[in-house]
Amino acid sequence: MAQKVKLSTIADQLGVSTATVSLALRDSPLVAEDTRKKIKDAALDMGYIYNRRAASLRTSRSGIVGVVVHDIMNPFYAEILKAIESELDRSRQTFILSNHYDSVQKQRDFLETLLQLGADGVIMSPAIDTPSRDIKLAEDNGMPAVLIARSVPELDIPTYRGDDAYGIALATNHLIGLGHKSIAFVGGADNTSTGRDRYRGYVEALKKAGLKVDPLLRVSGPRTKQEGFEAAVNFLSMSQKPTAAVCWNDLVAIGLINGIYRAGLVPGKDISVTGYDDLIEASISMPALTTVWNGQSMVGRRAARALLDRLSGSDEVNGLHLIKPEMRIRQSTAPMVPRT
Amino acid sequence: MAQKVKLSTIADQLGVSTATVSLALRDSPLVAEDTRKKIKDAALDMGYIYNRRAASLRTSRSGIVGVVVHDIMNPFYAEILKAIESELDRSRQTFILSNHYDSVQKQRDFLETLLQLGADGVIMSPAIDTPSRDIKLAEDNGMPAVLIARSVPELDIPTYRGDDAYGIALATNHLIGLGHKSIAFVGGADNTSTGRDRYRGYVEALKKAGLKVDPLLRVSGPRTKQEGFEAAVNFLSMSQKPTAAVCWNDLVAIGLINGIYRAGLVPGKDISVTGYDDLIEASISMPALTTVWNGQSMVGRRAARALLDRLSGSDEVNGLHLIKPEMRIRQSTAPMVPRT
DNA sequence: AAGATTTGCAAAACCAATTTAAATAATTTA
DNA sequence: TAAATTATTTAAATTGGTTTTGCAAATCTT
Repeated sequence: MAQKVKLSTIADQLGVSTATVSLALRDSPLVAEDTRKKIKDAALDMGYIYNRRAASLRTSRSGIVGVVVHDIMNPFYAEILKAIESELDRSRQTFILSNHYDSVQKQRDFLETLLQLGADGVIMSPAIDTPSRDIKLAEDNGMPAVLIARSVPELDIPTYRGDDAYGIALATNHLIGLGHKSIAFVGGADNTSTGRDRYRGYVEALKKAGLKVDPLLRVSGPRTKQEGFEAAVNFLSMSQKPTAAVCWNDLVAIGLINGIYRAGLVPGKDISVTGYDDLIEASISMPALTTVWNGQSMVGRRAARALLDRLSGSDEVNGLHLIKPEMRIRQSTAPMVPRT
Repeated sequence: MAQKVKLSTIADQLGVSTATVSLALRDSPLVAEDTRKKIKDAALDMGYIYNRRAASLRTSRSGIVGVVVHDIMNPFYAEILKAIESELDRSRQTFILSNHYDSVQKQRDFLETLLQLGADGVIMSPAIDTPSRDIKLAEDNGMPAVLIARSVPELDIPTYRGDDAYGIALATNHLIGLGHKSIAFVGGADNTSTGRDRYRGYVEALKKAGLKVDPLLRVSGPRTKQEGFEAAVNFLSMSQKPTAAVCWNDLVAIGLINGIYRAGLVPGKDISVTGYDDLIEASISMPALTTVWNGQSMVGRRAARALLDRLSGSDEVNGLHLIKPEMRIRQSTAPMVPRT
């Protein structure tokens, strides 16, 4: 490995000071035009590599943004991440990613790492039961946070997510409109804001339509395609014989649909299923999934912008920002046919 | 924000030197047992946060590892990443992730960023047409690299990937064994090592079985579920009427299967389809996908270990390491039935 | 008890940049 | 031409740790 080239290497080579080199490389008006040019040329052909940690030690700006979500393998988060990435890219911030798999401890470790690295800020979808003090600790140490997808109770920091209760009501009303009376709710649980809000939205929609709410029609728990697939057995053996299912998200819906197929029934005909999120996958799954767009790309983009705003000193983005979901009607829902 | 607590804050508080504090916090035997305890207690309740950039400036070890892949939204890479993550986790390295979307420029920018941050090493699935000098530049600047999933010609650094030609031959032979004679190859292209190797494996298997190879049976290009879905039209309108398709990967296969459904045919009965990779999804898709396990988790784990070995000075992991793929027979393939 | 060892801590150099105040050089003004 | 102003450059302090060397005190030998 060649000897490391640093500011002083260039300075010595050209017979100027490191101060001048530093200033020149960052286009300071303090240095003369032709000096700047000479320095930049030298830096280039000596293979100079800017040392960010040295710089950030002095400036206390690292150019690093942390992002923590439940699981990047989950396409819902992956879609949000993509939007965050493209937004951060253009402001030349590097981002460090981590999954917390809903472990508060893992999330805490990661926040600690970010603090150690001097990250400028963090965008996070908080783990279940995240204590607000974990986030306050970050903020108190100069690392502003922005939340996505989930809220933390009693914490007034910028939060971007879909309006769950409203969105799930769209799906529920769609099924009610198709004549379904026995509608199950599959997936999610009460330990996240999304789980609570979506179930609440479903319950309220049923009530408003004058249908009775049967807690036995809730299959609590499933969050993934795999779990949705396995939930089909439960769902199909319900004594209430539901003719439709509102799923907590697209993954559960797609899994459930595959499970229904396996059982010899035809989703979108014998049984109607709605998803939630409108993942890219939803439109090409079989049958194409009726679902609710949850604004992943918008959540990601706006959260990233909000963080960048906070980094540049703005203080007016606090509070909860709800994205309005939209209905996407496709082939997985159909008018009710009574089950035998 | 409270005043920042640093080594000297603790040192002043206890009336010792920063040297002692530094040593104590890192459990050096040079400091007395009860001094160490006093210091650690103080650090804890003063809310001390270790400043890694300051430390790494001196030690030139940052604890950061870079990971670049084509696209983390692709479950194939996501599965590899998960394995890398768990391996790096236990050695307390933080990793920074980036997609290159097969842009050599984006990849180059990321490598530059890693160098600036003083990353200890990088694990990468190189972008198409990556010049070997891009990777050499990293290595020359003290940042060792390990490749995954794809090779770069004429570059002798550790590389971990599946044995593509062998694996695709497994799939092809499986279909041949079921009586298929007109077998299409769908997806991938010649600009990656995987694209070339898998097509070659398919061609060789056909030849070995005495079947003729028809270049018109190749649908070059598709890599994603979406593109596989769209390729169904091409595939079904081929004049040679193939009865089976070997797909470049699972995503293309699943997309193709959905496209075939849309056209009113039944995959796994009218037409046989094989995937490649054995994503988690493959086993729960509809019909369950016959595919070839490509060792994602093993690739990730071994690549991470190899990098960690290189970081600790070992020099004996160079060269290409091929993981042996395995056949997974499920419901998307069946004995040949002639198409009309 | 004198000399030799060991133990525990601190002083100071070092890592690679940024930044400010001061010095010097160049140009303008009177 | 001297003084004032402006344009460039630089010395030196700063960021927060790590690490080597040296010194003093404590402990061990004989």
